Amino acid sequence: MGRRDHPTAEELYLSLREKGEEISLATVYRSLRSLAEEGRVATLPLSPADRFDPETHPHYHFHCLHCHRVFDLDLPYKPELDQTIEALGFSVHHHTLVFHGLCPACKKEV
Amino acid sequence: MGRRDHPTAEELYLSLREKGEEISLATVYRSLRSLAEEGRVATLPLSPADRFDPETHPHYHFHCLHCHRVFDLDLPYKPELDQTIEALGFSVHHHTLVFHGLCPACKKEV
DNA sequence: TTCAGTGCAAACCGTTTGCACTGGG
DNA sequence: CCCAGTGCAAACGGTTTGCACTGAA
Repeated sequence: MGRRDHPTAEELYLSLREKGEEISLATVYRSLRSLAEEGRVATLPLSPADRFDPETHPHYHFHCLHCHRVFDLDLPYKPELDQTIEALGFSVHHHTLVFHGLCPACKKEV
Repeated sequence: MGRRDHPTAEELYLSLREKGEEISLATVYRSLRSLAEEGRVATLPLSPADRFDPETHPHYHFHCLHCHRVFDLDLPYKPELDQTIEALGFSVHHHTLVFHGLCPACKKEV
């Protein structure tokens, strides 16, 4: 819950094991799924593996095409977008805005 | 290329076979991948399966949580968002905005 | 005694790939 | 004759699940 780096299920599993936590990968997946169902973590469906975020207040992300890290963006959430879509006849639950490109570190590298 | 319904690779494969096209699923995947690399189709990385869109001009999508259909949205693309993120030090390739909820048909049903 | 939670391994599913083949140039 | 494109089946990687077990209530 303290992590701000949007780990995948496997990354979470490995870091728990490194800490001496005796947990199986299946339990990590099951726990993440129930936490997501309870709304206590957010799931970011990214390729190749989903990433998890304990910050459930809506916010936007940057996904680096090179290192595959995910960054939280300091860009205000825009609820008015949902209203625009509702006006078209849809019932909007939420929206996801993901920017794809190179993060500052990878940008320098290339 | 004529389709506006964002089929998955498998949906595409099945409809081609129904038309009498003798093609394998592997070839569908390989063709979609090279078309995507050439920029002739766009890939929408959605769960559980990627969807493909011959419309490559940037635009936004609605993903129905109930019937899983994907709709093109008549909402103007906002390139200025990329500039906001570039100002934070990122190099933005593109961004994806997907609304999740119930489409007009499923909204009535429930 | 019960049963929610767990570990393990197998299954699952979308996708990719190795390999042999083939047919057009 | 060559090789880009194909079919087939196996492999792959992320995720889920069946089943037996366990330990707290």
